[in-house]
Amino acid sequence: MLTKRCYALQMTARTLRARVRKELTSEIKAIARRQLAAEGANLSLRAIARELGMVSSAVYRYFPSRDDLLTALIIDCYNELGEATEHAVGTVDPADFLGRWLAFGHGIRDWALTHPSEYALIYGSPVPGYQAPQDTIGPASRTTTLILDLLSDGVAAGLFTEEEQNQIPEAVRVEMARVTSLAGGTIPESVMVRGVTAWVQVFGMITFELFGRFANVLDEHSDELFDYQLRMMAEHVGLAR
Amino acid sequence: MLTKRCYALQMTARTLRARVRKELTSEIKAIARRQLAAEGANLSLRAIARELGMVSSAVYRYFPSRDDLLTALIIDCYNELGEATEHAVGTVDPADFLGRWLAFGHGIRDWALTHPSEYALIYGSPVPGYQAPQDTIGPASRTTTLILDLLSDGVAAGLFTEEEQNQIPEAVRVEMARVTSLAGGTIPESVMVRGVTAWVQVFGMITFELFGRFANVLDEHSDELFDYQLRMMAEHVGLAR
DNA sequence: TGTACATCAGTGAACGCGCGTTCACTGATGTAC
DNA sequence: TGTACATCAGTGAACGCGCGTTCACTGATGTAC
Repeated sequence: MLTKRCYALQMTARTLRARVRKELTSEIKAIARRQLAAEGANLSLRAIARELGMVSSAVYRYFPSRDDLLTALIIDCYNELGEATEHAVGTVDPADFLGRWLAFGHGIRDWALTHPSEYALIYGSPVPGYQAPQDTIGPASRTTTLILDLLSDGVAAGLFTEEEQNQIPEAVRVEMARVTSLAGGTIPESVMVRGVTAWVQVFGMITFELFGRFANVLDEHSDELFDYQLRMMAEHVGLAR
Repeated sequence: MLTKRCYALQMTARTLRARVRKELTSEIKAIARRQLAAEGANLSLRAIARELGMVSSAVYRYFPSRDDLLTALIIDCYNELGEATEHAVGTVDPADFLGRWLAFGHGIRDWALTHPSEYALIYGSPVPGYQAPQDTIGPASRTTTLILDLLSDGVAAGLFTEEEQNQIPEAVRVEMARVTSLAGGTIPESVMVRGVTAWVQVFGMITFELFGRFANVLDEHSDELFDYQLRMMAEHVGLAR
């Protein structure tokens, strides 16, 4: 029976070993993510091994250290959030800028609400003693890319009304120019700075909601509140029209 | 000599014991806060005792458990942040609404920048397995009280222009009414909802700055960026004029 | 002012756990001829 | 297709640590008379 399965598996992974390795790697990560919910970012390799029915040292065949496992989780989370949000935005007519913005905001929030501990991992307090390696940067910027694209496209479509740039302090203009340059350099500083506001606002709302800052006061109609805040921000940026 | 000191101390604390107890309690908390920076919210009573040159069980004379110590820290932090911000706002002419708002925002950020791990404790990811008791609510609401007062006073001064309330969805209005009722009930929902935006924005900016979300992109002129965002929010709420 | 008793801070040992990581090893799987 | 050798997943023991909390105790400080 194992041999039969082996042949079947060879279609997807070169060898049985490679396939099993892939599966176990995922299972370790899945268990680790369940641990996140209960214990936060203080993963216990021994507890994971126990749950797998393995000896603790066996986990080292899959991840060279606890921090590497943590990095893998972080990258997965960024990618899942990125993918979910890209998909949400992707279903909207590209010319519908307000729709894209709403899809962006709700996409992020929906993922966060269904994966609260994962959201906390990537957007909560930094893990003490952990230094995120370069590999996390790409996945982490998938969501910001979406918003930059939205603004670029808006500019291309002539969406934003002209504004006097020199109202903005020089130092802020410099920062905005740096961000803008990441997205082709077409976004005016005055638009960018409001985009930053909106971007921060979205994550601020989600963080406050998930971390309990709205508890007992603002937590009864959070969907509607979030949606309305999104719409106000769209107006503020100039995406509503 | 000890006896002499004892008499002197009796002026502030009834007995030597009471005085020493007070001092040691503070010292334990001080050491715990230093631990926060290095290890996050996973306090180690044994490490604290070690640093005090005491046996680990001695700490239990001061705090009945680790969670109680954590609660004490959280309350202290809320109070310090509250006091610092109240003081910052208090130095401004009460009729200068923009000034009060700027003092509020910068007050919070200044404290956060000088106490990053303490800020993470109270505004970062919830500590797994820890349930904040009722005693934290009062201290925690000191900052929000400031902003509610600011809005109330603004209303009393006729600062805000009339706006159609019925643009706001019913569900959001209900939430806003609940918040408003905490502050005497004079703040219109349309003002309140923008106040929430601004409030979330302030903490969102600080959280992103401290937790490294601006790293390598927006971190060179953060003072100016924050200040400008504050001013935009003031305008958005209607405090700027 | 002096003595008797009560309070309570700090000790030291113990309970019953936990952890990450290394290393020599067995035995199954995979590869090359 | 069959055999020889290489790879590598998982074992089990060990190293050297860590932790919160309880409890009976000593001895100093505080209180009441």
